[in-house]
Amino acid sequence: MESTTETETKIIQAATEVFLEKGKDGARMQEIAQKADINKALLHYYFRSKDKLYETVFRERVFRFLDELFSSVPKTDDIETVLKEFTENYIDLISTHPELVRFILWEIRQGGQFMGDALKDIFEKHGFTKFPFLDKVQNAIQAGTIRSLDPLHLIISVIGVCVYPFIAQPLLEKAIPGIQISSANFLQKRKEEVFKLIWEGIQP
Amino acid sequence: MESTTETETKIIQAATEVFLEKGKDGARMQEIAQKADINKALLHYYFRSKDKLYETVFRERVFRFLDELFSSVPKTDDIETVLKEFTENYIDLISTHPELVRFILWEIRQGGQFMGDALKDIFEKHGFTKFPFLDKVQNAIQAGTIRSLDPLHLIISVIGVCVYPFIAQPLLEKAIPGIQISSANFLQKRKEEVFKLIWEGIQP
DNA sequence: GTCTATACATCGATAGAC
DNA sequence: GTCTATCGATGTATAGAC
Repeated sequence: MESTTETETKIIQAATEVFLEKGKDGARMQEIAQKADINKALLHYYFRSKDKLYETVFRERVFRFLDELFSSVPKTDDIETVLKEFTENYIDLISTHPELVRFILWEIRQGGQFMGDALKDIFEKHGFTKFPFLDKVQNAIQAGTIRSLDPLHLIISVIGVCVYPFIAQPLLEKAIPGIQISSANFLQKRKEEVFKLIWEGIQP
Repeated sequence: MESTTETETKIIQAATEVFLEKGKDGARMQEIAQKADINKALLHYYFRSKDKLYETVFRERVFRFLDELFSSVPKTDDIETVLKEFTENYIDLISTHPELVRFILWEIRQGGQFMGDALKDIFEKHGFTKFPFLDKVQNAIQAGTIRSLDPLHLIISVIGVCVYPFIAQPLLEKAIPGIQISSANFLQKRKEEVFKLIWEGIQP
């Protein structure tokens, strides 16, 4: 339980902003210092290096995100409810943190070491041994509630249709005039269309 | 029709490698020069600056990719064939250039100026005024071949389920032991599962 | 066109006063 | 803890000989 000083908080806040906007390589310690209203030397006093600072920011931010994400997996076993609520919660969650999605992608691109660690931590915290969905899908198949399919591919697809619009947001908004990924209109419609597509797609 | 010298080709090749691996900010002119077996000065002789070199590499590489992508939209009007062939072609295309997908994401993150331009060029070259899919989906709905739905959301979903596994590849392979996104096994299975999910999901 | 040598800026990081 | 000043490394870019 280490107490976090006020300066430390200011630094983390500023660093988060800059890293999210510019990425690890593009970020400058000078800019972070300015934004935190201190000088560069203090950055190295609190965090030993740029790498350490980045790691701290990433872990803190992404852990909170993943924690929220995995908390949004419904507890019920009714597969229809599970899918409906998860897609809705997931889209809501991502639409609140669109920059974070692209931040994570950035890290993944560079090898994703920290991301792997964060995932492992979250799995442990929630006591998962595998993707929390898998069991419920498998059960539903055996019960005949949904058709026979590969649960892993279904999960990948579900995540994909939810997250892709935000990944490609700047692109979609350029390619498709009039579209506004973050608008309440689009999000509401997206939730409906996504669930309908998935649900109809897995009927027996 | 400017002719490209051998040295220029070597530079572009080396620069492509480095930019794809390290990103624009992470890339070093020194490394590019070494890989091209020349010295840094020549880089600035042929391309005025790092920015220009990056832009050249990006346009050339991404344009070819998009060109291939849009060429893979089937000509037929039979919506089942269109969807089946597009998903298969698209997954094949991406699996051949997984680094490129993440390269594009990188660019998108930073604003996606070049990406917008590339898209515009491709649209013009192919004479598109909008996403080539839209008409075919709309026609199929009116003909009653598929159920009523929002064509735009369907297209986003189709692209999403195809491309997401490659975007999240390093992550998925960490979170799901034993999975190999690039393996022939996974790709074959993915094509089948994706098409089945989509097709069943849009039946009347 | 291609090289060496170097200018010039900026980066991350540290030393040392307070 | 916080500052100023500065180091050493490295980056992009250019000058000038060949």
